[in-house]
Amino acid sequence: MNTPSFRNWQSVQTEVLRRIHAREWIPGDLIPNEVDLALEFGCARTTVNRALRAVAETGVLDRRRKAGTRVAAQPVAKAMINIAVIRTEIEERGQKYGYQRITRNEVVPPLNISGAMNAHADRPMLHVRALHLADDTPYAFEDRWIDPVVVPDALAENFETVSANEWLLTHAPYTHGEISFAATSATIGEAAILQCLEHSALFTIDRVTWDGDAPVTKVRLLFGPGHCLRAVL
Amino acid sequence: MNTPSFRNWQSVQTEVLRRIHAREWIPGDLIPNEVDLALEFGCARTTVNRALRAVAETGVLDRRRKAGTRVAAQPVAKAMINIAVIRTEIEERGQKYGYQRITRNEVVPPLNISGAMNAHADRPMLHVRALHLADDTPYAFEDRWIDPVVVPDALAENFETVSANEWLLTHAPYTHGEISFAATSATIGEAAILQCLEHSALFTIDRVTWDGDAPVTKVRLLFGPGHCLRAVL
DNA sequence: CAAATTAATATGTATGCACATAATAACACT
DNA sequence: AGTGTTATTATGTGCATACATATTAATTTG
Repeated sequence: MNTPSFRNWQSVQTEVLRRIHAREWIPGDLIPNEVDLALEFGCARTTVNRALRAVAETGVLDRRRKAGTRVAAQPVAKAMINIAVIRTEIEERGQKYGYQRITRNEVVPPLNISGAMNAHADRPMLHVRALHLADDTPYAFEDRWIDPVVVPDALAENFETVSANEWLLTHAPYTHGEISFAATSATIGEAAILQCLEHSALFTIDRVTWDGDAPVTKVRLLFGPGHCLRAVL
Repeated sequence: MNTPSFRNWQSVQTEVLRRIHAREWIPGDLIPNEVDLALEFGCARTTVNRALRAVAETGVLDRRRKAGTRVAAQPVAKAMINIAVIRTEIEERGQKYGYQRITRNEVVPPLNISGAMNAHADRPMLHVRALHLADDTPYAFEDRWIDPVVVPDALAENFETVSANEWLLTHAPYTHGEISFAATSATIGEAAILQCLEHSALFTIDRVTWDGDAPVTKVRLLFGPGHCLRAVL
């Protein structure tokens, strides 16, 4: 029996995945420790560590100090979703991007908005509504609130030609945020904007970002019927 | 001017993020190379490399050999979505999990199903439909196709007490898969199952997995109205 | 001057070693 | 038995060094 050598972390990774896939290591099993694997694979422990870390990041392995590494019993599928600027998203499909600002005003947001942003309930915010088009058909409706205290430059922008979606990326840094996906039924107003039937099922993205404690922006994106978000496993 | 020391990769990472956030490094900018940064930070290049790699994985930095590392001009937000077993998902919310198998039969799937799976169009498959409940209310409707050639053991399962969602995880390994999220309008049949109104907007997950070339399973999960999938940025 | 070759450079990774850290197991003590 | 302390152990990480690799820049060649 010849021991093939696994000299780089990628090959160690594929071998580890092969063993799990081939049921040589059963879900729930404790696998050999890094030192032993390094010995077996004929490489340094660092290399094994790199490989195992990579596999653990996908959820297939569970690692805990001292406890060791085990094959995840119920592997949680982890899908990486890339949310690009809408213009880029459309252009990458080879479609023509279009943009129309609908409204822009400064008002005190409803409580559900200020609440979601952890913002003062009585402070006026910039409210921008706009439509993104792909090949001249409605693609996504953007309903956005911007905190003018955190992003004062936004007050000087009318968002008529450049979308808030894009402008904010280069003008309003954030430290963290939340994103949620849901399905909502089109109101009559939304249906008119997106040129679809009332009560159409719309794919919806809600996103709030903060800069430290300060709320930067909250956006709801309503995508036209049929829209779908893909990822690989 | 005292140079604070960054002795571990996490602190280097936060410092890098701080500089980007503070606009010391502008989007599009080429940042100093690893050797220089290591010198400046008073650590090894390996440490800087680890930190920059981590930041690049989030999409905030773009790295290319020889070309160097630059701040992403239009950072693509990357959200990691964890898709767990539905039972786990419900139990983690502190709700009671319930399960009901609706139908199970072996039929030749419609063309859109076999097509999505890259499977032979005339081969019969196992078709299982089931309902997942949270606190006795409908939570998700699972409509699944399983290739019995790839997963022969599935033929011996009736899926009356254990869901295919869960059974497959421990019985059918896969090498890769695709997942897509969308919003669909409830058909009258789906509405009856999920106890919601017809044409309700349902959050939908479509998922296909393969084992090498062989299609393992395709599932469509329809979640009840109001369901939402969250992630952090 | 264009094409092909070669050099230069920044990131990518492997290695041996050392020590840090978290979690468990073993043990001593009351 | 119950509790607190002390090894023990597997992963986590840092470092110096060396070499690999991709890509660009410089240079030679036809």
